[in-house]
This record gives sequence, structure tokens and C-alpha cells, in this order.
Amino acid sequence: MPISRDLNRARVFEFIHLYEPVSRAEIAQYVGLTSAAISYIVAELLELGFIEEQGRRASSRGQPAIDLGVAANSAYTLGLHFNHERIRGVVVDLKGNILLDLDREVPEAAPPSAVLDALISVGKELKQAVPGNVLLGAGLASVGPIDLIEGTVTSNAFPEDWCNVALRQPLAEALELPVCMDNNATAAAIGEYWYGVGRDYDSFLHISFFGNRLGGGLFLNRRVYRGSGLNAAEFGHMLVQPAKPLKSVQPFLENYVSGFAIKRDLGASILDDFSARLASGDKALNRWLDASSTLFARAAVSVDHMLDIDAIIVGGELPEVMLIELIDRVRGQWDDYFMAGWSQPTCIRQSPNCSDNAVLGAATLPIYDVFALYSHNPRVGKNLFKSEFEGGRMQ
Amino acid sequence: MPISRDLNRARVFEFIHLYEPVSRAEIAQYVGLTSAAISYIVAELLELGFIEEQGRRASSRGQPAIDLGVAANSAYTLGLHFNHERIRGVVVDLKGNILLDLDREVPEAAPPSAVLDALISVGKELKQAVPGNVLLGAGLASVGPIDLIEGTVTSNAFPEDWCNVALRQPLAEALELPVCMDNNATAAAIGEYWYGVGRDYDSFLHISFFGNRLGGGLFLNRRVYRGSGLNAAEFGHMLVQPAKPLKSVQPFLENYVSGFAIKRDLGASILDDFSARLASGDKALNRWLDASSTLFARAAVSVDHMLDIDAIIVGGELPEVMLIELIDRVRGQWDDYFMAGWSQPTCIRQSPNCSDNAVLGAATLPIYDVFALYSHNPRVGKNLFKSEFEGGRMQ
DNA sequence: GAAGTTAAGTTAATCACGTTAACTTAATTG
DNA sequence: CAATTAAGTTAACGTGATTAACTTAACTTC
Repeated sequence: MPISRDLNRARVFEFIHLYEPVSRAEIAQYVGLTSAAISYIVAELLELGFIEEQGRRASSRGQPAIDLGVAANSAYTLGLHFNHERIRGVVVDLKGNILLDLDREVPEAAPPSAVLDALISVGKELKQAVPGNVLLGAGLASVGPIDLIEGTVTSNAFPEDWCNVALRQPLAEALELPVCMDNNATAAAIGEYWYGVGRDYDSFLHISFFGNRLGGGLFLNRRVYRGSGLNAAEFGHMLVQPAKPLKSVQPFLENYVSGFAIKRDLGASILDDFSARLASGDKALNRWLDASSTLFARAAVSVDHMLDIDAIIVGGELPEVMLIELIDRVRGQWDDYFMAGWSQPTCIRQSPNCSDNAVLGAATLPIYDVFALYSHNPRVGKNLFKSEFEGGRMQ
Repeated sequence: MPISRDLNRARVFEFIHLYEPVSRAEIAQYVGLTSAAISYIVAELLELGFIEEQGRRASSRGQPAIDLGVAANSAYTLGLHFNHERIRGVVVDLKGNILLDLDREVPEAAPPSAVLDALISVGKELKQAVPGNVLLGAGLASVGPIDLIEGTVTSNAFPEDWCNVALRQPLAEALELPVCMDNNATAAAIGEYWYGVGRDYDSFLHISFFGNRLGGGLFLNRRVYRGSGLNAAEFGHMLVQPAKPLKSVQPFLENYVSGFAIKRDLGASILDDFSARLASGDKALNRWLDASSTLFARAAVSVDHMLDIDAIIVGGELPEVMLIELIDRVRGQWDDYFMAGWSQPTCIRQSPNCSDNAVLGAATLPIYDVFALYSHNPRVGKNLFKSEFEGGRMQ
């Protein structure tokens, strides 16, 4: 039952992680506690070893501040990310540095048990590479929809449909580690927040291209927003009306803007060289980008009108040139759709480390558990009249 | 500087207000504190006079519970709601009972100063009708967009455009009362939460027909969600692509589904008798409802896919038969657009007291101030690394 | 270069507030 | 009537943040 000290300790750690190097005085200012309280909390974190003093800052007046930062080697986590084609696994230190990066192919039409075995195998190999014995746990980013409570996957993203396939429990038992699970789009948003540009915004929507899917992860007020059924932020399921609707698919954005749609409409794999096609002024590609960006922009503006967020960050597994072209076109149309004179302009930008976000976000999940970072963990049987913390007291 | 006790006191009061009659033991269970703590807090609220004991409950075993409820006559607030046609003002007791209900016409093409004078006049008349001297303050629901921080209105809903018209400050000075301000759609959502069916849901979108506008108010986790620029929940500005787009208006939902659109498309006023037209099978009206409900349903499903909320509640100034017809058609199309097998079904329903929500919500705003109900008040210069409360500590 | 200034950080005393645990109260049941 | 049950009260306690006085380590000034 986490109580206020756990919460404040987590906030302090989060602040140090996002903005290091920082001094105790700066933490006090931004976290909203007195410097005395911060001194005690910082002493605790130093004692635990998760942070370290990095020497005195050059000062102008008064005693110079002592810089604090995360002690990278004080703990490690494992991150796993898989889809129907690949499994990726990483060992990261507490600062998010990747120490080992494994990439395995998933055999075509592999049954769930084979995928689980492969995950276990990758997990064990990763575990062996962890220096010392401070492995906090493992995080697993999976294609959705997943049941966060049960740790199961029900997905049609595989050749043979998956239905309530249990992954977390068997993985945890095989690896003898606490395992946290999340869908890949949410994991990518978490990765963006901790290691990318997400830290710069109080609220943002992170959009990820993953195979057939156009996933979304939503941070509101610096916390993951999951919604009542833990399935929020499905940006790919915004409804669209393309100029030429297809009868074969539902009118969801991801059926027109995704790697899947590129393959269908252009006969191209997302591994192709789109730079060359763009440089040569490929008309089909440009038409596709124009049409797709219009659908994307309309959906994105609608979301912004509903949520009034600070930024929309686009990433995932799409060639960088394609992301750039798409974002550029969306920006160009923004003011056509955006309510004139309304609120502040919203930043639309590319994710700086698209390909790593999901697996890094997965690796961050155990940190949330260790630090009891309250609202990230889906609350089982939550009662929203209770306080922030699960069954906890708000003193 | 509200601290934890203020917060818990507010939560206890909110719970009593929403679910009375309740016992101390029930409050303890739902708010997540021990019954000892609740005893102290309830004693405080009894001392303040805001709640009262209502006698013992019939019991089966053990000492019977003492029912607690809000003391209706312990305090009063004023609610004001205006648009380009009317000013409505009410005196309400702490339970939301309307003691006095004034309705004044706004003269055609009235300049801002005339509207302000009329608001002051209504406010003074209301103030005189308040029994005793326990008037907590006044709340003003205005057409938007409004600047919540400054208390000014910038609106094109009036014949002559309003630009940064200050209302809160002059109203507060003239009435010699604290005045809180909010846009009418948000006020309606707050009214729905405190006095309507909103209390039944942790998260809901409240949609209001107000004149030209189709406004929205968003409750997430039982708190108003205002967004980074305090302008969230603009459901009327979801982008749509109607079968026959008009060039004269932007592609916003409210330009096709609103009282304004009814007038334009059907030549009808929302005060007309739509029951008769519906009973006679009016084809133009049915076509309009079909087209509008499709646009509405697509936007609503998109929002639900993004936010995974529990309910969508529709109200405002539209004839009840029209609301019913519209909601009915939206329900009929829901599954066509909703992601199959995804999350729990979302409830779409009519607001039970459409016409009163906005003015009741306005009258509730001073209560939020008195009880420091944290996240409802827009936080000036908020720093989200600080705790829930403005500049406060989280002990 | 000694004294003063400034800001960071520490420490002890204090206070707020929720918990625990023992108790009282008011009903029903055997 | 005694036992049981559940609601509610009260006092002692513990956690954790605050306040305020203090120390430390730099720069500035004369």
C-alpha cells in the first residue's frame, strides 16, 4: 500500500531521471516540497543507490549546488517487444542505455506457444548478460489488444488468431522475474516520455506505426491515460472517410494509414527505399502521402480539439523519410482544419528514436513498479473515490 | 494552500453530496480512509454545518448506521447562464434545489456593457432573495471561448463580436461576491455530474446543444478535464465529412449538427413543434436526422476509441423529441463503427435535466472554491510536477 | 586576505493528520 | 437477559512534511 512518501520519492526520482543534472534546491522548487523534505528523500535515494552526486556546479553566488543524477549502473531492467515477425530484447541500465540488443525472427505462422518459448529464450539470454544482481524485472510490449490485468493477448495480428494467450505469468515463472506488460503503442509513449522528447510536454499523444496498426499512447498531465477499460488512445481507430473508401476494411484510420496500407496501395514494403522514389517524384507515392496525410491531419486535429494537448509525436516502424513527408504534409494542412484563434498551437513532431521507443518503454515498466509510480499501473478493481494509490491512504 | 486534509474533506463532502444518505462507515469504505479518520472529518463538516445527521437507519445486526446528508439550507449559491438571447439566473441551496429562477431577454444586438449590466441586475435580484447570510458566491456560465484565468469572453456568438470582454471581475465587484466562471458546456457537464446521471460514471463526455454550438464537457476519473490550454472537450469541433459538404462553413460537426444547422437546413426554429413533424413522417426532417446522426455517431465513436469512457450524455437546448430521435439513431449505428470486441460497451444517453444543467453547474462552481476541490479549478501557472494542489504539499 | 554576502544544504523541533487499538453505543438474536 | 454484531468514538502513536536555526562553500568588496 503505497503512501505519500512512496509517491513523493517516485516523483523526485522521476524528476531527476528526466532533467538531470539537478540540485536538491531545484527539485524542491519543481516538485513543490521544501528543501528540507527533499534533503531527506534524496538521502534515501542515495542510500538505495539509485542516484548519485555528480560534484559541485560552478556557481556565481552562494554555496554551489550539488548536481544529482541517476546512477546508471545501480540497477538494470529487461525490455521485450514482439510482433508477428520479430522479437526484440534489450538489457538497459537505469539511465536507459542499452547494454545488449537481441533481435530474433519469429518463424512464419508460429503458434502462441512457440512465440512464448522464443520470448523466454531471449529473456534468459538477456538475463545472463546483466552485470551484478540488481535486475529489477522485465517489461513486455505486445501487440494488442491485451488484457493488462490478466497479462494475456488477444490479437488478430498473427496468421493464426490469438485468443487470451497468457504471456506474463509463464514468462515471469520461466525467467524468475517480475514481468510487467503493456501494449506496444503505450510502451512506445512511455519510452518517448522517459528517453525522448515526451518529457517536454505535460500532455501529448504518441502515435506509432506498428505493422498493420497505427497505435496511440496518451500522456495527460504527465501520466499515462488508459481510460475506463484500459484501452484508450486507439488513434488508429479514429473514423475516417477517404475519397475512395474500401469495402474490404472498416473505416478506421489505420486501414488507410499504416504499413499495411502502404503494402496494399503501393505494393511496397516498409523496408523499401522510399528516398529514391520520393527523389524521383513518384506520383503514386505522392498521391498516397497526400491522401493519407489528409486523413491523418483530420483525425489529429479532432483529437486536439477534444483533448487540447501540447504535442503530437509520431514514430514507429516506418522509414524516416516517410514519417518526415507525412508530418510535413500534416503540418501544412493543420491550419485548414484547426479552429481559428483557439488555444495555443500544438506541436507535431517526429519521434527522435522511433525504433527504440517501444522496447525502451517496456524496459521502463519495472521501474514504475519499483517506484510505485501510481497512475501508470492499471489499478485492479480501482475505486476512483479512493485516492491516487491503490487502496492507499491520502494522508 | 490546500493540504491533504482539505482534499479529504472535499472528497468526503462530494461523496455525501452525490450518494446521500450515507453512513460514516460507507464513506470510509468508498473514500479509502479508516472510519476513525472519517469520524473526525464528518465532525468537522457537521461543525461547519454543511452536512447533517438524518437519524438512524433500520438495521439488521449491530448498531444501526447514522445517515448523513447535505444540509440543504446551510448555504446558497447563485448560478448565471447567458447567451445572445437570454440570461438565466438561479438561487440554489446546497442540495441544488432552485429557490428562485429568473429569465431575462437580452436585447437584440446588445453591446457587451449592456449584457454585463443585465447580468449585474439579475445577480442583485437573486442576491436579495437569498435567505440568511450564507451566500458562498456566484458562478457564471458563458458562451465560449472564454479565458478562465482572466475571466473574459471572446465570442462570435453575438451579433457584434466580443473580444476579451471582462465579465468576472466587474460582476464580482458589483455583486460584492466571489464569482467563478466557466464555459457553458463545461458548466453543463458539472451540473450533470452533481445533479444528473454523471455521478454514475467515472468518465464521461457531456455534449450540449447551445445555439450555434455543440459544446462538450469532459469528466475523466471524476474530475473535469480541461486540457493544457483549458479548452478541451470541443466535441463540436470534431472534423466531419458530410455527404454534401457546405463551402460556407468549416467542416466541424457543430456546423452540421446544432440548432444553427436545423435552422439552416430545415428552416425551423428549435422552438417549433417537432413531435408533430415526426409523427407525420416528415421526410426532410428524417433525412436531416439520418445525416446528422451519422456524423454524430462517427465523431462519438472516434472519441470513445481515443478516451475509452463510460458514457456519452447528450443534453442542451434542443427539443426532447429531437434529442431522443438523434440518440436513437446514433445507438443504431454504434456497432457499425465501433471496434469489434473492444472494451466494454459505452452508454449513450439523454441528459435527464437538459435545460437546467448549465445554470446548476454554474451554481456549483463556488462550492468547488469553498471546498478547494483541486483539479476543477484551472491552475494558474500550474506546474504539473507539483502535486494535485496548487503549490501545495502532498504529505 | 579578512569580512561580508549569498545561496545550498542540514538538522532539530514541531505540527498535521491518518492509523491502530481499545472502547462505547445501540440495535438484534437466542 | 446475556451474547452478538456493527457503528461510531477516543486516545496513543507513527509518519512525514514544515519551520527555523544553523552550517557550508562559494563569490564580492574593501
